[in-house]
Amino acid sequence: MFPDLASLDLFVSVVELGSVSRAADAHGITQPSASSRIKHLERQLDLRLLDRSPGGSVPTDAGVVVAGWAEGILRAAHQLSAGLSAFQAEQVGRLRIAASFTIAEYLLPRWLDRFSRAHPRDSIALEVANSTTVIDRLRHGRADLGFIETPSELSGLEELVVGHDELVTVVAPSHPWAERKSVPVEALAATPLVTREAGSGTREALEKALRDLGLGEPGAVLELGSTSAVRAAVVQGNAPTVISRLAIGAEVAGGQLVEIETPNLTIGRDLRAVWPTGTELPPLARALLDE
Amino acid sequence: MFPDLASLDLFVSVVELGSVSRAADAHGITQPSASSRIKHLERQLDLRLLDRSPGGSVPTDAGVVVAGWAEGILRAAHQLSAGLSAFQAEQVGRLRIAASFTIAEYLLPRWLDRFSRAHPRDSIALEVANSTTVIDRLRHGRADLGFIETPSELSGLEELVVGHDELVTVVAPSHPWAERKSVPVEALAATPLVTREAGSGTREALEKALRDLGLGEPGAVLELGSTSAVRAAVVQGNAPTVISRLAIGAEVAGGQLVEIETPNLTIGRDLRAVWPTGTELPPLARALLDE
DNA sequence: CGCCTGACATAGACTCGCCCTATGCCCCTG
DNA sequence: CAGGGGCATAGGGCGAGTCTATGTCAGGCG
Repeated sequence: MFPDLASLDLFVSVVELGSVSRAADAHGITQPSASSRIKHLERQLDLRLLDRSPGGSVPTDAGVVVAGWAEGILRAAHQLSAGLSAFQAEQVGRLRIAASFTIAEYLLPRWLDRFSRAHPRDSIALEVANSTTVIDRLRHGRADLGFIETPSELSGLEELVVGHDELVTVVAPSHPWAERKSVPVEALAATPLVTREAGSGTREALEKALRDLGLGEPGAVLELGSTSAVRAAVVQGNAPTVISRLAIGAEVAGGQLVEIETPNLTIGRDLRAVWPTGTELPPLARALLDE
Repeated sequence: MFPDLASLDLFVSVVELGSVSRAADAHGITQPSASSRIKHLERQLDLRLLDRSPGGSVPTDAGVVVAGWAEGILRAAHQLSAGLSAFQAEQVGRLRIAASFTIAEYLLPRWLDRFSRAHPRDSIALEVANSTTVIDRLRHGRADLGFIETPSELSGLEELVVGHDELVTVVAPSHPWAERKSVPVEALAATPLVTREAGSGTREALEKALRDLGLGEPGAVLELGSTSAVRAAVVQGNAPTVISRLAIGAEVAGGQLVEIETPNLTIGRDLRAVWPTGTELPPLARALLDE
């Protein structure tokens, strides 16, 4: 059903190195094994990927495109393994991080990946929680470094802005708005949306922003419990949503969702690193933030 | 080395359905097999993902985050299989598409996915080529529908703008520019960049835009032969590049790259569908574009 | 209060697939 | 014309995943 990631990785290497043998070498397997795996991949995709010759192998037109797609999958897989080390070090970590869900999912893997390359001997423990819990962990010395989205109660804590997120309006390409560059905020407020459940941070931020503009709450065609469910519903269905830009970058790039400007409506939030005042920021945390 | 996509898919199902048994059912395997695969996944990641109980299974904190990452991988994998059907239908396709590389890689899979869901009986043949070849195919009746980036010679062809791409400046988060929102175009022109090789479309577009502003060509710290090589070099290294926004959506969303505004420098290009004048646009092409 | 149901884990046998070694073919080069 | 690099094929061995069957645990219901 699904292609095998190791085979895709091997195939990408073949395209890069120009030969099945060299790719086999690079992956630490024998040439016949590599040859057979590529052949298996071709059978599975029902597609000829390589033009083989006694001088080496070059990808077919289809092969070039498939290699591009494969790189996308491998990047996503790498993101997963990059984030893992933080969980694995759970008990013995020398740097204990507490992070909100959004930051843990979309930003931390990259930072941790770079960090672990630079400091392979140092381990990190990661806890994922809401902002209140993150702050609580820091105040009680149960975490060395926190990442939060909201500018909550921060007395006794130092902070540093490390990024920015923004709620943006998106629709499926089939939606009438997709043709336009921009939609007035009044039209947005009057249109039923796909939303998160009442009480979620995303939804509250939107409702507050509309209230500040003197507008009422938008209706909901669908209320869903997770960001990914909302994203899927908007892609499939025909209603807009207002969602974190971090969560839909790939879909917008892929043309599966279209971002719509809404003048006068900007709902941004800084992403902050926070740590206890007084306690010196551990050198490892400093190293992580410096990168 | 790599996690198994089928296992990740199964795990995501467990999280969604709340039980290993139901997920096993949904995937057409037995409960013990599913149980063992999940356990194998946990061993491989060295991470407890589920809290099991006689009433069902709920993900641990780590499990929730891993499920989010897994969805990202599965989306990318789905994009690959979505694009595949177009190649597979090579000979028997009723709708023959010729598309430029960028569009084929980043946009077509989504469109084709939606199309094939809506028209499961209709097949598509896809050829990937440069703009000149695409136009040639249309003129000679060897393709029914083309997608190109540049507004080339279009006499005898109808066209429709179906999207927009833009060259943007990006740097790694460790780069000094990452702190700033914006960099003057003069500074960009004076800074050595990672670039594609001379003659590539991306590089020529940048050089022309700078010339139009009366600025010289930027130097190159590194010249590379493919978009993905450029992207990787910028992520790792310490020089900016100017690159298609479609190619770096995931990296910007993941915080691996930071987009920098350059006022007065906008290098945009419309993405167009083109087809022969006179010949009625085939109903299937109409259906594809309407979606 | 005991029985039944649903959910997960374990055990053992079987099958399938993958990897390796060995070998052959082909083309280019010196 | 010989050598080397590159790919394919054949065959054997081993490991991994799957299935059936069974055990354990908790909660609901008569």
